[in-house]
Amino acid sequence: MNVLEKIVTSVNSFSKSERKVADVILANPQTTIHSSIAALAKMADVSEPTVNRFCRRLDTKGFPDFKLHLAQSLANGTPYVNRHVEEEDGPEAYTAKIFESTMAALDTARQRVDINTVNRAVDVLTQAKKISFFGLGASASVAHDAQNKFFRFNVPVVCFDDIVMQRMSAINSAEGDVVVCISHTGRTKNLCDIAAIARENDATVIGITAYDSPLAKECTLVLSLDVPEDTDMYMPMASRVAQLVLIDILATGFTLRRGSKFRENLKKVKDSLRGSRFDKKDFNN
Amino acid sequence: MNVLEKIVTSVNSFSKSERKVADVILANPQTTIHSSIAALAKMADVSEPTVNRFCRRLDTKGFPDFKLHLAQSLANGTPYVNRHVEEEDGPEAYTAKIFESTMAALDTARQRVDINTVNRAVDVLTQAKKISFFGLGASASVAHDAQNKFFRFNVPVVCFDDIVMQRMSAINSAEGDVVVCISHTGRTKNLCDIAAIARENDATVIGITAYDSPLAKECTLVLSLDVPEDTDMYMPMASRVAQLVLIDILATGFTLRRGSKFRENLKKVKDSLRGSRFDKKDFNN
DNA sequence: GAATAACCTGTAACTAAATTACAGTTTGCG
DNA sequence: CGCAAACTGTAATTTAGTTACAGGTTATTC
Repeated sequence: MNVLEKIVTSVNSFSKSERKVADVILANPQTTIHSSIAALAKMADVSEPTVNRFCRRLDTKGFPDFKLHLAQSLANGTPYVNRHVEEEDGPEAYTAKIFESTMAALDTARQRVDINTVNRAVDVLTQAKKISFFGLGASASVAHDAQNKFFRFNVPVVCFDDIVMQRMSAINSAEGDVVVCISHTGRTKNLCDIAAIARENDATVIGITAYDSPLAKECTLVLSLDVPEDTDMYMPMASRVAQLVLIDILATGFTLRRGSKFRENLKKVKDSLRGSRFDKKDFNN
Repeated sequence: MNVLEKIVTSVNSFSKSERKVADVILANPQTTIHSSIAALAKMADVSEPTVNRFCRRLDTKGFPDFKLHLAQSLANGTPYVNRHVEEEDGPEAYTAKIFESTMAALDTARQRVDINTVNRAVDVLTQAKKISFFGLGASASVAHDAQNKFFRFNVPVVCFDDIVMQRMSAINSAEGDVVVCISHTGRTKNLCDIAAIARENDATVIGITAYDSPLAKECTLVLSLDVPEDTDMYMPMASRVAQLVLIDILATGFTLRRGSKFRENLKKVKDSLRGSRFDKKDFNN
């Protein structure tokens, strides 16, 4: 784990002054690596030894060593970590935090996603007679988005966010059909039922859901993301973005598998929108 | 250019002793970053000032600064950049590329979003009598998602992805109502009409769209993201993710503005889902 | 509710590390 | 061969970081 993440995960074990130090570092990581211990202490309004103790708590040998680690964290791709939004955050702070934690979530998703399963899912999708996307609540909009993408491929696609329709659709499914069930928790009862019904009717069920969940158990193939969700806000945020990116990946895999001629089709679909749009150049009139 | 590369390219301009230092560093870069100038000088069999001079020759402020740069070079990180998917990419490659370019897009969005406008949008939203989210095509699912979020706030929210319904809804809008129009290009004619109609009926219109677009001209407030879109695939990808994150930000700003009591409500909404879900622990039975 | 213990935090002394100044040495060129 | 320029090391100096200790705070127990 990199130092920045470590700071974030262990904020709770910090003392008052140590937290001040943590805040300053998280706010200006780039400045920190070019500051002396005295400068940093002043910024955080604590004494120098406190900064030193802070460094040791993070399993570094001292301040210089800490800076080294910090420098590596910053160099190592993103300085983005999952920072929670606080009560007293202003617009600037919460905007930055949400962007950053979303990016951090994507980063972990990227590391955890199983490429083999992605590849198999693409296999299955390219050979599907019909593709159905099902999601409920927040995942409904992901399903909706997936439909929008796969629809362009000129494949029969359906998408329902209504349990009754989903159920009917699942019952009507047959061999060669692919059902994609989307649920962050994987514990939505109705969706588990749908997955089970689809399987009974010989459809291939792909789950975009938590690995070790009831829904996962009902699926032929499980695409798990396991991103940390910010629970403070009681709203699904990062998970949903990660799901969307996964949809993008599946769609991309799909088009690549179909070859370059196929991509001409996509261009046609896009061009077909032109009539409904203002021209790019002279919309000012 | 990173320091390691710099050392390699400029070996020729080094003096005899400096080259000794370069050799030692290139041979054990990891050791170097954890050594003192004295240790390194001994390893290279030169004096300490020589090492120091070596560091300065590489445009660093001194030995400690040099170690920082070296540490960053060593951190095996690929910064996130917008890498296009290629024809011959395997699953591993395109998965990584899509994750990375999405993250890169979020990073630019983060830098370009105007905090003041965000804040004003939050202002407007918190005071809204009714909030409407309108989007077409790919942006429809973003609107859908926004509805899912704002619905939890116990505010009247509607969301339509149907032009006729949007039109009717816009005509019925009144002062105090807020209409959020979502469109990446901002050139979808129908949506521009909707925005105009809503404005004529005294609603406040927030546009999540390109800055200098026809739609933007019809809006009271424009939230622009300007992310680079991967046009190769002929599908909206990054733009949509950025829009979603922006929705997250607005929703977060909304809840923060409403205070902590309000957040209890959100918890209630979330808890209300419990009945429809399998228990977290014992779903195995 | 008071006493004690554990723990945080800062001041000041100390140590280590890096830098500068300077002087000796080498190298290159006329 | 001699002079100048550049390189390198020694020693002094400065700077930065660490340790030791003491005062103060908070938690805990009787």
